[in-house]
Amino acid sequence: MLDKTSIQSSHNHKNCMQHALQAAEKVCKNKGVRLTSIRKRILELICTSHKAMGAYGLLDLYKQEDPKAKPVTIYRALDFLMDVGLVHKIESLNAFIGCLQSEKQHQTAIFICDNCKNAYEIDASSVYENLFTLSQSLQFKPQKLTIELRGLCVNCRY
Amino acid sequence: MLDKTSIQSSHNHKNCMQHALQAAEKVCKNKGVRLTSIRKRILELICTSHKAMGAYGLLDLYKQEDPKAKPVTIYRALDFLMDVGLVHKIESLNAFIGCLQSEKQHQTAIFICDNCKNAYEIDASSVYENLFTLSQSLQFKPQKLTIELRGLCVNCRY
DNA sequence: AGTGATATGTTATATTATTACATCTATGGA
DNA sequence: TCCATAGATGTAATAATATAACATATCACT
Ligand SMILES: [Zn+2]
Ligand SMILES: [Zn+2]
Ligand SMILES: [Zn+2]
Ligand SMILES: [Zn+2]
Repeated sequence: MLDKTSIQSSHNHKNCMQHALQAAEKVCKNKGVRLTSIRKRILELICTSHKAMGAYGLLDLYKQEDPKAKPVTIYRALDFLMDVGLVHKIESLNAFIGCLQSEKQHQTAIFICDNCKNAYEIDASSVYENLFTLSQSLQFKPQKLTIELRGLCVNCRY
Repeated sequence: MLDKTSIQSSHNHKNCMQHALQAAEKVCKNKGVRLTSIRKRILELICTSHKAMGAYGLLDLYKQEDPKAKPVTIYRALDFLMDVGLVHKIESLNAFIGCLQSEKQHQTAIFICDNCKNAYEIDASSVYENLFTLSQSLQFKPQKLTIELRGLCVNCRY
């Protein structure tokens, strides 16, 4: 699980990455869906950092390995990865991050640093409770929540 | 202020609209900025319903009155209206709604019905409190929050 | 009226995302 | 093993959203 320390720029990112990729295999096996080589590679590219990546940025990277890749190649992989819950879209950036807690149910908010562009998914269950209660009072039936905070991370705020 | 009843499809929308436009005049006067005729008209178009409107949908409408209007015409008006706080962007839809509480400070979440496309801004201060507390514990300095709930409204859920 | 700041006009282009249809590949049953 | 078929990928085109750059017009103040 992502904890406070992983938001430090000093954290050992290899752990994040390895964890995400192992979890991906498990999740796909459990759900009976195929983590094909394209999909896996796109996930790897996303997970190389905590920076949110745009689809066309990913395309540029992926083209170094497969020069005839097209936008739709990336979008299809992203759609799959999002369906399975391995990747999340950051709506306010039109960009994507790898999920670091894909094995668990999770109710998270995304903290996005506008300086370093790192984006961290942090557990925010109580915020969800709060919003579910509010929904109930409005007789609104929520299906998908988007909670994003733009600002400055601890590494960039001073 | 938006209350529960304004989410009912039966509410009297003329009140919403009139209120929004009067508030717009006040807000602009207070801030010493100019609500020019283009800006005002775009705001009116947005406020004709609670449906989130895309920039190009607005352009189509506005073109009926000014056939040589261009995308940038709309985006400039929207940028102004957003800066002043008269319009909000719904990030998960790339669409815009008029603000119905522009005079007050407000901390709101947006409830979006995926059936009827109506979008309502509802006070959610306690959610903000919650997220601010979480931010503090991460030493994150939040500058802009995006809280959007997609689902089904009371008119569409059954 | 003259001046500077703000707003608008105009053209072009950048960025993000999807549609449509052809072809290939993995997989399970005959 | 071979076939049927569902799912995945290839390829081309285009749709949808948003911004850049620069010229001209208008407003607010002196
Ligand atoms: Zn990491
Ligand atoms: Zn940062
Ligand atoms: Zn109304
Ligand atoms: Zn509805």
